[in-house]
Amino acid sequence: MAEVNTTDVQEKKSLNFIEQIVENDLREGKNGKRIQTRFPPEPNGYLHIGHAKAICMDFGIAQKYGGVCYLRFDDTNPTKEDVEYVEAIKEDIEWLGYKWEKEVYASDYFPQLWDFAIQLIKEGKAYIDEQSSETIAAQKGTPTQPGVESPYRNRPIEESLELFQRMNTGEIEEGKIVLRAKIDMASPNMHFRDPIIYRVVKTPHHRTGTTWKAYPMYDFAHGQSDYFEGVTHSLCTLEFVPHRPLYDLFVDWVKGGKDLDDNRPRQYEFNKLNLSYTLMSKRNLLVLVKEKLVDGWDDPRMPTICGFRRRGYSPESIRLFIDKIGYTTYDALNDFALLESAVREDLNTRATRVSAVLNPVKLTITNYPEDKVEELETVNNPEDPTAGTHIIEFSRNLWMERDDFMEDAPKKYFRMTPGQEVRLKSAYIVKCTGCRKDEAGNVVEVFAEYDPNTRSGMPDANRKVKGTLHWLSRDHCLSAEVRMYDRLWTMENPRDALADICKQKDCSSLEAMKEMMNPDSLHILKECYVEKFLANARPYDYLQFQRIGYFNVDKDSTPKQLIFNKTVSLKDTWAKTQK
RNA sequence: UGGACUAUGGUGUAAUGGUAGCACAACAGGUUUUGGUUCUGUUUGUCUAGGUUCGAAUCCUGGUAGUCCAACCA
Repeated sequence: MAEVNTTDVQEKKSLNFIEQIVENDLREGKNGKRIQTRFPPEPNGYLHIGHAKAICMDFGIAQKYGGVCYLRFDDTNPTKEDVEYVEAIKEDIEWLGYKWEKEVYASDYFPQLWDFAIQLIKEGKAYIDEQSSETIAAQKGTPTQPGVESPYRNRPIEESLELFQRMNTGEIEEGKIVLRAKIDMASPNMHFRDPIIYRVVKTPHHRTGTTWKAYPMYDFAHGQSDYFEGVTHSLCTLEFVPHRPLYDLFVDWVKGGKDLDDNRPRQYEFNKLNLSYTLMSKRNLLVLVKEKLVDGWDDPRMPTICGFRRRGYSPESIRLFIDKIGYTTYDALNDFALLESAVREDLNTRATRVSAVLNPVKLTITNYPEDKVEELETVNNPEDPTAGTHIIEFSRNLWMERDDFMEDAPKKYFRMTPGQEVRLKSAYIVKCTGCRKDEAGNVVEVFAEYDPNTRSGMPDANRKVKGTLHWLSRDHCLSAEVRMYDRLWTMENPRDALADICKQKDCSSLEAMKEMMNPDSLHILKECYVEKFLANARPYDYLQFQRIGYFNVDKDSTPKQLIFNKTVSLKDTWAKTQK
C-alpha cells in the first residue's frame, strides 16, 4: 500500500520544462541516451543561494536520469580568481549533499583551445585586431545600429598566426592586441559582431601559473569545454540566452561540421533566483565583506550558502525551498517567507526542543520549599518519539520571559497576570499572585503559587489551562549570548533600490548600501539563560527555543561562552493579532 | 527607437486544445503541556484587443508591461 502511494505522489509531481526536454531527448536517443551535466562556477567568490538553485538543477538532473555531473571551475580570468574560492565552493556543494563525478577546470583545456584558435585563424575564421578596446567597442555599434568592420579584419593569415603566438610569449602588453572571431558585424545579436575570443592577461593563474599569457574568453571556452567533456545538457540561467547561438556556432566549428552526428552539448536556460529583501550579486556581497559591513562571507545575514549554514539552515531546508520555487523562464521575485516556511518545515522534524529565556525576569514560586529541587522529564521533540527526553530542574526560584507577564492584561492574554493560572511547560500549573517593582516602576520579580497535583504523573496532571510558558531554574541554568538576526535590507527589492539610489544621488554602491541597510539586522542579547542540557551542544546543532524560534549553536560557541544564532522565529499568531 | 525572451490569485508554480489545481501568504474554526505542530474551511487569478476552433490559460496577430544583450567579466 505504501509503495503504491509513493508512486502516486511521484506521478502527480509534474516535470519542470528542463526535465521534459531531457526525457524527450532520452526518448529520441540523442547523445546515445546519455545524460551529462556540469556545474561551472567561476572561483571568484563564495556560492550563494542562487547558485544552490543551479546546483540542484545540474546535479539533480544527472541524479534523476542516471547521468553524471562534473564540477568544472570556469577559471579563464586569473585576475579575479583564487584557490580560496575553489575550496569554499567544494565545501558548500558537499554540504548541500551533492557529489561530482569529476573535478575539472576550464584551464585543463587551454592547450586544446589554443590549437582550436590556431585552426580558426588558418581557416580565415579568426584574426588579430590591434585596435584599442575603445575603438573596438565603438566599432561594435549599438543594438539599433550595425557595427563597422575592423581594418584588420582581412589581414593575412600568416600575420595573425605570428601575432597570436606572440600574445602568449609575454612580449605583447595587456590590451594591445586581441584575437577576434570573424562572424558578422551587422548581426542584430551583439555577440556575433566579431567577438573577442582571446586576450592577454599577465596576472599569474591560480593553477597554471605563468604558463599562459593569452586566455580564452567565456564564449570561446564554455561550449568547447562542454564538448570536450561530453556534456549533453549545458544548463544555465536566462541571461545567457543571447549567447546560445554563439555557443552553437563554436560547437559546430569545433566538431568540424554542423550535421556530422547528434552527439553534441546543447544549452538550455532557466530563471535565476531572485529573493525578496535579499541582495544576491557577488560583486555587492564582496563589498559588504571587504568594507566589514558584515562579519565575513559566512555572516548569518548573508545569502551565501555558508551564511545560511552558520545561521542554522539545514541543507535539506534549502533543497526543499528550491524544489518549491521550481524552474521556469519567467523572471520571478520569490518571497523570502517561502524560504522561511521551508526551514521551519524541516527543522520542526529535527530540532531539539529546549528552554531559553532571552529577556529574563525573576519568577518566584512562593509556596514551593526553599531547598527543594525536582528533576523533571521533558521531551526532546514531540514530532519525533524516537528523539527521547532529557531532564530539567524545577525549584522555587525561576527565570521567566519578561513578555510573559503583564500587570494589566488584555482579554485574550493567556500568560502570567495576577489571578490567572498558567502551565509551566513540563512542570506545574501556577497561579500568579502579583509582582514587585523597583522605584522606577519596572517589574523586577513575579510571584506565583503552584498546584502540587498538576505535575506529570499527578492526579490533576491533565487539567487544562489556556497558557503554557517556558521557564528556567535560576540555580540550574547557563548564561548565554544569543544573536537575533533580521533581514539585512529594508526594501523588498534591494537590487533595484540600490540602482535607483546610485543613480539619484550619483553615489557608489557602498554608500547606497549603507543607506539601505536595516539598522536592526543584528541584536546581540548578552544576558540570556539556557538549560544546563546545552552545556555540551556542538556548533551547528539544530535547536528550538520553545515558544521563540529555531536557533543553532554558533561556530564560535564554547562551553564557557555559549553563543546561539536565531535561524528563524516560530510562527506567532499572538504577535500578529497584537499589531 | 534593433534583437531575444517572458506574462495564470498578494507571491511562486501546475494544467502540453477539453472541470483553472498546488504551495506560501492572509482569514475563520477544531486539536494541542510550545499562541508551535497538525487538521478543517474561506477569500483572491489566466495582462489587453482581435482571430482560429465545437471548445483557447494553451495556437495566431496587434497592443501593453517586464527582463536580457553594446566587459579585453563569467
